[in-house]
Amino acid sequence: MENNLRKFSEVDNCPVRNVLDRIGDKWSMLVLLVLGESETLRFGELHKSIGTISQKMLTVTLKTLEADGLVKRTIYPQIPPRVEYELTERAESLLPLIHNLVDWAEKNMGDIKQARMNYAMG
Amino acid sequence: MENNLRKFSEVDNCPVRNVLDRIGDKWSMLVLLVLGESETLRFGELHKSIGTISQKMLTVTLKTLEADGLVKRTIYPQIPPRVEYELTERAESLLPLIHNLVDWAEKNMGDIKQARMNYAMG
DNA sequence: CTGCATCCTCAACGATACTG
DNA sequence: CAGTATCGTTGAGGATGCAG
Repeated sequence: MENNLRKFSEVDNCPVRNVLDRIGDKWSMLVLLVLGESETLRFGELHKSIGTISQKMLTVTLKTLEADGLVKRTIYPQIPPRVEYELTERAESLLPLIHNLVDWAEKNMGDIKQARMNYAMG
Repeated sequence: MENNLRKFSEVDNCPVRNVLDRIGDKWSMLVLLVLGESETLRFGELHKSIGTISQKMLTVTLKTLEADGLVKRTIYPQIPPRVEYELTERAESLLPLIHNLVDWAEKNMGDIKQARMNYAMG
């Protein structure tokens, strides 16, 4: 067998890196899912809803998602300030795929945990 | 608004952590995709096909996938040794979802790169 | 050929304090 | 309320060498 193996992972031509570099971090998928459950959410509401995320990481994650055109940010010039976040159409098209992954995880989590225990036992 | 916000991310009850902890690392999705294109592959073939992965990370990734019951490992007691890897049924059920993500990435990558450039200028 | 052991680096992440 | 700035930690991942 010579070279019928398709080459993956070359940086500029890797669809997997493309996807994982954006939603494969610790919080992006979570933020997208939470935003997908409401029309709009304020920063503080997102923070409360996700719970364990730090303020810094929520800011960073939202900025990245905004830069990618997955989240729309609206500032209301009030005192105190009011900032609302919502998904863009691009994110709406991604959301079902994420939900599919979550559903798969929920269905298979029990078996996987069991498999891992058995594996640990050797 | 009080508490109609669904709480995510509590460690033991978080479908997103469940999924990301397994395929959200740097190489798992890639390995699953490559294995999905062949019946079985030897360690060296996987290594060549993925290209940029280090030997260590390929070993670690394969062990994790095996522990989760996503990859089946078969040793042929020869000298030199021959080890073959293939997807399990559980992994086959996950693979289409990953392909959907990759397709989405390929379709949207151009727009996202453009959005990010505009954002950087902004 | 297929690994395991070791060391090291770097970036993601968290904690804390401060600001308009 | 919604951030920014700074610092310290941690662990994923790479490089290298050795082994069955």
